[in-house]
Formats: sequence, structure tokens, C-alpha cells
Amino acid sequence: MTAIRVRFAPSPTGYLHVGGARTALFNWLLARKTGGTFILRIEDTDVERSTKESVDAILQGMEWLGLDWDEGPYYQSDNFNLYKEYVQKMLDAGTAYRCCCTAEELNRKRDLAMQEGRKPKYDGTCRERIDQPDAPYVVRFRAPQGGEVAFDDLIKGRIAFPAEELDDLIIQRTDGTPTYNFCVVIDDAVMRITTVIRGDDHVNNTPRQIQLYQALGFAVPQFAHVPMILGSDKARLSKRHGATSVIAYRDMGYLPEALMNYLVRLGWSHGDDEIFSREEMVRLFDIGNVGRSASVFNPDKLNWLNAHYIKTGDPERLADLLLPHLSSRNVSTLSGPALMDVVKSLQERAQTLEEMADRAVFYYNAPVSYDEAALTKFDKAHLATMYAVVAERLLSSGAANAADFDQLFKDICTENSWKMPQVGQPLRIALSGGTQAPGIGEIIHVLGVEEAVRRINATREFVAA
RNA sequence: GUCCCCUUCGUCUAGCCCGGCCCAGGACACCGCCCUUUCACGGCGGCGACACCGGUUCAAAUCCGGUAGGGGACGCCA
Repeated sequence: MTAIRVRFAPSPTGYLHVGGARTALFNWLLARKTGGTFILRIEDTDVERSTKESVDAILQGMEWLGLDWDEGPYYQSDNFNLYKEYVQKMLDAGTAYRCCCTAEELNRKRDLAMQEGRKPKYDGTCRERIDQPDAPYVVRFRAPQGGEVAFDDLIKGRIAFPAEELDDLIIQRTDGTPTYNFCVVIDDAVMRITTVIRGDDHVNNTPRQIQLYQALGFAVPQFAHVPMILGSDKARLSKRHGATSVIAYRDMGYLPEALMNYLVRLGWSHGDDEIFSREEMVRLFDIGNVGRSASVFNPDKLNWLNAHYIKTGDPERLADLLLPHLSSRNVSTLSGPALMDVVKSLQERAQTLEEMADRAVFYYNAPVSYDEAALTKFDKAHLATMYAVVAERLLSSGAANAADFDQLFKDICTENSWKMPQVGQPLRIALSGGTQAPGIGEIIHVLGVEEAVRRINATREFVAA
């Protein structure tokens, strides 16, 4: 058995979206699992719409996800001469011919055919003509007629098309540039691609491409067509369903391993397993276990996975990743508590890094206002004495870790016959400004006794005023 | 219109190829309870699906046929 060679072939007309990322992922997984080769090829034959920015955005998305490629990126625009050569070969061999039908003429015929309920395929006007008018022309593939073209899709099983459905597709435009269906075939053949994994919007192209392979004398690769990803309304996933760009997910505070895990489970499964490390997906992946039907992108589940990876992630790494989200909130970590401790106290409380950043702000910027609604639930006099007692005990106790502090508060409660909520909640407000925060002991441990006392005193004064 | 594909809880899916272990399992979300100094985490429980109709069979989510619905393609885009 020859080594697997797969490719991801995006067209650079936009960023890397989640659908493309999943296709890339499946390719990458198959290559890594089998020790094969993963090739990146940029399909930029449409010079009009292709941009350098898009290429960069795609590369950036791939890199962020850790989808490293072994060859490329190759650019189809570098291969124009090669395509020309093959067009000429086909012309010489008679498997292609010049067609002088104008675009307008073709459009008219197509519309008419649709109206009359016929298949809008090329009628073959120029297929058999022998004169060579001196007019602009395209080159068409002389598609074999009769019989059927079939292939065994690795995901969908056997798919067959009657040859009558296939018309003579254009392989070279009037301006001399080659078209997509022709270029893919040449490239996949020349790059010795063994397995073509792509979106299932390409199934209809596959039989034409197979005919081209055969006309050119190339070996036909295997095909695997991955179902699409839909939005919550079951329509093709688009911007109005929320973010579709991989990089947007990074900016919203998602971890690459979470997105990868989410994407791999969208369509593929391994029994009841949900959590897959990079190594596990490589080991367990099987293109045959990819489902045949489209799936809906579910942000809730992505959130759950992201929360999982935040919970179990390395605090040091998370701290690094959190930095940009903090600076966009005008938070500086140059002074104040160690960011790693902050992260640790927040790991179980954040679904995204954005959320973590929101919750981390108070550690660095002392509260400038308090949740007064929550504060008014407590008696003013009680607040004043409680804050004073706690501040004093904090300074004298010598407690040094979260558990110590929590114990200290229990002691204070019994000594003064206070209930824990009477102490905990006002303290939380003093320390963080609000009512939702990590445990009191944790906060003080991270903040340090000195800063904690400063904040408690500030709140005591605020309450007294 | 024509061709191709798809159809299990709201969503992602297991099971389907090799019928019985499935009055259909897991996960997300949702609801409830527990834990608890808040918010979370966690634990426990609940709600909830084989698109429909026929056939084959002792037995069908699983096999066969049809219907309906959805999607894709039909470009001198990729």
C-alpha cells in the first residue's frame, strides 16, 4: 500500500472558516495517523478574487490550530504553464476542443433549458465542428458519453452518475486561464494525491474530474466528501449565525484545543467519547466513522469544551494567553498579584478567556464602586464592626493560605455569633466590588493581606459615609 | 426543472454494514435536588428521538420498496 498523500486546498477569497478548518483537520488527521503527507495548496486560479490577505489569514488560522503541513503552500497561479501544457496535450489528443460559443449565447440557452425543464447542459454545438473560425474561444473537455461514472466515496459509499448528466466542461477560459475543475485534477495528479477529502458540495464535480483523470491517463484517487456545517436554522453556516472565522474564535477567548475537539466531534465519533487530546484524535481517527449527514454548529457545546480545557489547562500557559484580553481592558499586571494565581482562582469559573479577563479585572484594579443593592441587605452597624474585626484579625492571625483564611472566618463567626453569609458576602463586595467571585480565602490569598485590608478599610469608610 | 446526497432526543451523536443484548445509550443545553461564604466546579435525578407508509421476518432503528421533508449541484467561481 502506498503512503497516503492528502491536501487541503482552500481558495484565498476570505479567512479560514470553521467548515474549512474541519476539512483541513480531517485531512491532517488522516495524514498524521497513517504517517502520510499533508499538503497545503492555495487555489488561486481566480486572479480577480484571490488576495494575499486571505492567504495570510488562512495560514494564520492553520497555525493557530496547529494544523502543520508537510508540503507547500503551493500556489496554482504558479502552475499556469503546466496547465497550458496539458490543455495542449488534450487538444492534440482530441480529448478537448475549441468552442466559440459566446457567454451570452450560452446563458440564453441555459435559461431556456431551465424554463423548459431540461438539464441546462452544454448542447455540444462546437463539439463536432471542423472549421476553425477566427474568433475568441474557450477549450472544452470532450466528455465521454454513455454509461455511468461511479466512485466509492469513503464517507458516503458508492455514488453513480449517468454520463448523460455530464456535459463538456470548459477547461480553459477565453483569456487563456484554466478553470478549477481542470486545475484540481492536474494538481492532484501531479502531486500524487491518494485521497481527496473535501466538502460535499464537490460531489457533483467528482464524476467530471474522474473523466478528466481517465482522459489524461492519470490514476484516479479515492474521494471522501465531508458533509457541511449548518447554522442553528439549518441553513448553510454564515456570518449571520455568529462568528465563522477560526481567528475570531481565538479573539473571543477560545483555546485551539477546544475548537479542534469540537470540530472533530462534528461529524466524527468514537463511541461515546467526547474529549480527545490531539494525540488521541490522531490515534483514533477513522475517515469511515465520519457521518453522512450535515451537522449544526452548536456554540453551547463549544463553550463546554472550552471550559473543560480551561479547567484542566496549565495555568502558566493560560496566563500568557490571557494577557491580550487583559490589556484590552486596560489592566496592567506589572503590579499586583501574580497572574498565575489569578488564573488558578478563575479556571473553574470561566468558559472563555474573555470571561476570565472580565472576572480578573478586580484583582488588579481595586473596586471603585460597590454592589450597593447587595450591601443594603446588611445592617450598617454590623458592617462597620465586622469589617473592623476582620481587618484586625487578618493582620494579626498569620494565616497564609486560602484554607487558613477560610478557617479564620469560621472562627470569627463563632466568636461573634455571626452567620457565615453575614461575613462572606460583604467581604466579597469589599474585595471585588460585586457578589460573584472566587472564594474569600482564595481572593485574600491571591491579593495579599495588605491589599485585602486596604480594600476592607476603604469599604468600611464608604459604608460609614 | 434535472441530477446527486441526507433523515435517531432542541443540538452533537452511539447503535445500522453482521436484524433479537434497544419499550434506543452518551454528551451539550434545559429543569430539579445535593454540596456551599457568592458565582462557579462537582455529584445525583428528570425531560427528551428511531421522518412517514408499506413489505420481508418468530423478531426491524437495523433489510427491501415507496412517500414526504431538507440540503447540494447544474458558472468562461472555487
